[in-house]
Amino acid sequence: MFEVKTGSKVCMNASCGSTSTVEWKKGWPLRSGSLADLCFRCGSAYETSLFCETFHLEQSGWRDCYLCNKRLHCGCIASKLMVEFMDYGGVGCTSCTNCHQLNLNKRGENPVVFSRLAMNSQHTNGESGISSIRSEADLFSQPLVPGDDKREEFMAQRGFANFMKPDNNNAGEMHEPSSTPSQPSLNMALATLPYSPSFATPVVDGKTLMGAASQSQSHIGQCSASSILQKPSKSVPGTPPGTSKSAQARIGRPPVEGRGKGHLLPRYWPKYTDKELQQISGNLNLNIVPLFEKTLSASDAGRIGRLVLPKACAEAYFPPISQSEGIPLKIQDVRGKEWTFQFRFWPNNNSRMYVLEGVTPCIQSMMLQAGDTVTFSRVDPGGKLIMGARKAAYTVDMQGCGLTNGTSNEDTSSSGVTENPTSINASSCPSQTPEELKGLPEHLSLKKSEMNGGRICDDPSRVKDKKRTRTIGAKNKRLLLHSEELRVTWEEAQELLRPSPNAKPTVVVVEDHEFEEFDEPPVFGKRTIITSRPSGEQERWASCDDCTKWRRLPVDALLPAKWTCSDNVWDVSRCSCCAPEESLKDLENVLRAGKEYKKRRIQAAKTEEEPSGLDALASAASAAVLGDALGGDSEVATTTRHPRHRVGCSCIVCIQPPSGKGRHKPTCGCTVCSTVKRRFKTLMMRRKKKQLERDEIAAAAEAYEEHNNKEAAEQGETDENNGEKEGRIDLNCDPYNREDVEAVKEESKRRECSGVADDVLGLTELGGEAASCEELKAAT
DNA sequence: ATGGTGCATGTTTAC
DNA sequence: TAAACATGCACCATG
Repeated sequence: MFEVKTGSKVCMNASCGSTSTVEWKKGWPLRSGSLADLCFRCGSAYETSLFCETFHLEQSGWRDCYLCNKRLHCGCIASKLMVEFMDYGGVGCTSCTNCHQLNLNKRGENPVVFSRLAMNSQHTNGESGISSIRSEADLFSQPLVPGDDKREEFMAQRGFANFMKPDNNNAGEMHEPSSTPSQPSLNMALATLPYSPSFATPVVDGKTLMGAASQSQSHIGQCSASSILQKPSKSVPGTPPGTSKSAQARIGRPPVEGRGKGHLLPRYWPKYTDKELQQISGNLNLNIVPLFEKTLSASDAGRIGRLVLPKACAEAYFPPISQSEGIPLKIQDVRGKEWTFQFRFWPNNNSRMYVLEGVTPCIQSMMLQAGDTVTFSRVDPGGKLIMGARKAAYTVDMQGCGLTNGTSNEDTSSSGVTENPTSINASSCPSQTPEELKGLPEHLSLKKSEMNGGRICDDPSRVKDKKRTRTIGAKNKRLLLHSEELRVTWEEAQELLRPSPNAKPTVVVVEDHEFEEFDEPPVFGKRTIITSRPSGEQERWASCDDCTKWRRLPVDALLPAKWTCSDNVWDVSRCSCCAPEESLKDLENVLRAGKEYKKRRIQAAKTEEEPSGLDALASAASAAVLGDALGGDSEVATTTRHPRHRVGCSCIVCIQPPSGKGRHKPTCGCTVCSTVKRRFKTLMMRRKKKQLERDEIAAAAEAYEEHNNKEAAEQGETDENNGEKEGRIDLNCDPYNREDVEAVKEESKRRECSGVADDVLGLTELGGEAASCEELKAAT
């Protein structure tokens, strides 16, 4: 198959036929790829790692020998057989995509794992696959070079004696680590090459490797194919000792060799699952080499926009920078969007602190928060940096009981990738029912964690992880506030705010628009649900605090915090708890509406892009001035205006002085009033413009539709009035709008649009812009 | 007043 | 114990 000694050989995959140079050194089944693969000084082969891909050659083409620190030049320039040495020695041929990955300690102190996965489907069956395995078996079964006792000893110790023999019938056992406790870390698993375009089932002599492995170690079949060797003596996040027999969906793998001589801490090891890699590589149609990852701190995820990079990672994988100002660094996210960050450093205690600046938009677009993880990968060849993300599973325990931390590595979702919840949870908490977790949407990750019941998996790594990241859960209040559940609760709380029962609003007029101010702070009201009838009519539902029966209420009803049937002044037939409930069908609608409402709220909170300042202002101001329903949420529509704005809201209502103090006259020219006027003017202009655009589109579509309808229904009939209705002016407003606009006219541009159905936003916007409605009509 | 920038400092972690 | 890292904070620019 190939030469045992140093020299040219064929690729591991015989069907590939590519040739490369192989150097067997000190008994390690390693070395190939380049002529300059040996250290000039110490002759160490396995202690050096060379990157033969274009990226590194373009970057520097130099690597350091771990032993003597002498720099080596990679002499392999984009050869047909492009070989990459992963950290600790992963080898793969990108020509045939046959992957051989082995992991070994640089000093030869740790066990070697040699695993492989035929990456390409062509290797998964048929002769090519067999030949591939034969080649690898041959690798193990090569005669030892004289003086290769280290390798022999090691192989024997690790139970690879079978591989030292030509007979490789027990190839599957290579995935069977020693079961003795003394060797808990010998995790034999399938390895995937990061740049693999596909993840096919490996074949061992015609049998799938998974199948073979499953005979002796069933979890392998379920396990991530990316499982690789973990350090034996230390707890590695995501790869706890003693879990070698449990499925590991997300296991940190040592990243590819970087520029620096130092090694990344395991916490920064990229912990991609196969699916993540597959999806990323699939999305981008590229070969992905995971580099490192980092759990976002509060500072990283905060508005400051600075992501602190692990020093070793920055120096290993990012371009070298000598100036503190750094350089712009383009990083592509998994969706293909390219971001430009400033990669720089600060002097820090005679060292450096590396940061990526300007990450806020990216972080926000990925909807990341403290505790989530960002991952950095590299595209090979080419070297483009890829930034991915993985959402953390925030557990309910994080807020107090301390059983788990908020940054568990039991992540549940990834940006651009889809986690397999079954494998994840099965790996850490076998007691968990996988079915329970299937199909749960990402935003319900909290629930997934809850389904753990707050149990602690007796997992040393978790304890370690907890210790490592406890600062996030314990110290970071922002993280707590960003907890999904808290956020929803916060929003719900906003919607429950009511004016104080005794509060009498005072009215402030700014540019003919009236604002209500309350002397009393808002109070909490009772939560209700709004539903729509088929006719479009809306109604409000509330549950009695005594009998829990649902009562139908007017849509504009505002309920106090405690409300019972006896308070039902709108329906005398159901003003007592003895009165029967509404029909079952109606109640189902209510409950469904309630669920959908909450679901919609959660979804909106997750997907909502941070609005621009003006947009926020427009929305808030629109709501404030017009009393409309933000986002068409009818629940909001019935709350009073000012109290529902959030803390920090900069809308024209919220920047008003405290109620009852300093009422401003319409002619007031103070800072607040001038700001209010200016903002409102800008708002109106923007609104006009937007509305104009919308109306043009709507008018065209509606005109077309009505034209068709008219032709069909009223063929041959001439009607001047209808002709008027078909005019462009009328088409600018839908029937609801027409009514509202008229109402607005009559009531001097006062708000009249609250409590309308889903289109309420558009209605109220138009209604609130009654001043501009005429202009719109004229314009259209 | 607010937000950005650069650095300092306290805390955590690896050795 | 030193390095790494998270974050606080002073200073400055800008609106």
